[in-house]
Amino acid sequence: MISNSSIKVRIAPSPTGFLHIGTGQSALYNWLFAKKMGGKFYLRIEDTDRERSTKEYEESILGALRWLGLDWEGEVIRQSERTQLYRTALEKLLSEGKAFYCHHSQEELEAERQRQEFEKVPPRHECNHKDLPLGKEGGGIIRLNVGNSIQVISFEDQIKGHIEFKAGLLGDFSIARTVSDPLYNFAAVVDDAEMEISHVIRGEDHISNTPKQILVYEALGLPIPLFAHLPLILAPDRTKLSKRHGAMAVVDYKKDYLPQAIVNFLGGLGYTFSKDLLSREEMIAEFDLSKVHKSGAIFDTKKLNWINCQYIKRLSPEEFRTVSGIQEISDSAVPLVTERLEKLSDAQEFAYLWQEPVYEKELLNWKTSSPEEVKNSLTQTLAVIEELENITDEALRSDLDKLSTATGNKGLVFWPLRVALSGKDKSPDPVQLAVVLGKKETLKRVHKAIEMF
RNA sequence: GGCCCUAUCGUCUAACGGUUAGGACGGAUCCUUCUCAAGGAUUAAAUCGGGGUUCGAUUCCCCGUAGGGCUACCA
Repeated sequence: MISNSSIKVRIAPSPTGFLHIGTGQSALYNWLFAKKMGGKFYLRIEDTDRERSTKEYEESILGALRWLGLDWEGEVIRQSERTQLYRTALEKLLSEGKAFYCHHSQEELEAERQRQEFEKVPPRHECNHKDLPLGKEGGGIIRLNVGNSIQVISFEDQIKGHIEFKAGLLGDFSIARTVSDPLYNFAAVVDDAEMEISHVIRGEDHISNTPKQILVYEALGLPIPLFAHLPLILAPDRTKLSKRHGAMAVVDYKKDYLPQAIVNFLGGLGYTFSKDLLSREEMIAEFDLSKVHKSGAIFDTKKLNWINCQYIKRLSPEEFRTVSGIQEISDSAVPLVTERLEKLSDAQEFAYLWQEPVYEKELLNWKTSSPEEVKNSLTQTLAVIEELENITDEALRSDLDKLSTATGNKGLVFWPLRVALSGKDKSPDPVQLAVVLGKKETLKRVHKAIEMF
């Protein structure tokens, strides 16, 4: 891979909640792009909102990113630790008259907004007292001096193509509460510039923030990065994925899904790879930012489950024990479980593989066969197993088939045995169960079943 | 309301301006079968509408329509 030090991207989550699945996808694409281009991928925590940001959420976000296998470059960058940077930039704009203190009250602003909506004109705030000397006590927030500009702001989105906005529609938008308390659109620009971010790859809900940020870059005299806006992941009702749609945090998926499944699913939701299942390396090799889709995709749990199934099936016994936390399961029992598992936590349904099952006697009955016939069948099966030196699939199967042929009722032989071994009406083939359980345990369970009559 | 983005099977999508519009997930049917799962075979299912441009439009342009996003002293 060619190293390209000029390519720098970042993911900038705000620690006001767990890592959202959409942010996870955004992180993935940034990461893929950086790896593909030989660039660098950074993590910046946007914690300028002191009220809502917490250390716990930050920890959780870092953990989720690590779980997904999206490693970042160097130290985590926190906006709360870079106040001086913003202050310097803010004071510069203020002294140059490019920014000013707004003295309107929140009530006035609210009334203005409502009036504009009523008059069907663009909602914007243009101040009429920009020359007022600040007054740190009397002054309100700091706004960028945009005014009634006729400038057209345009940029070539790396995914969506040409996009343009009229600057005048933006108004004098807010950039900071105070010189040491910047707002998102300002802090993000200062940081991206300072970090020399070359490509800002983020969700398309940020498209409308882009013209504001471009104006800030221009006011500061800073080079403007390239932008790429990712389509949003949608809920089944085609609206933005949110809390009411259930699980939306990456950590919510940890107990049931393999990270590789999540990565493949998220990747495939906005990009067409050559196949459904591929390693991170293969994804990197195929990735091309300009080929990311333009329209949003619905989060389809069915597809995710299928991908998860495929990866679970490929798990080695050791890996399975690690991800499921089930240490008691034997090597030979693992394939029996992994072949029919959709979600990791469902593995508990196969607990009979490592502990004696508890079940109702009625479950042993096979269709119309009488209890006597069932008991008799189990007794014969018991005899067959006792004859075997140790249980092998081939030997036991052949013996049980003979038994079935004799009675002319295969179900009468296999069904009660399955229930005796698993305690369930659904399970892997009883012969396979017996092999996995071993002669001693199998005999014990069949005995127990017979004693129930 | 304003600004912006988007539009192919139910879902995710493929298709140098020329294809019987392809694949995957999901569904259905069948095979296998003691149950479940897996597997195999078969199958239904789509170009939002209207205008252009063109010999020819899913593809390019315009207008509608629909959906989505943003519209904070959140990010």
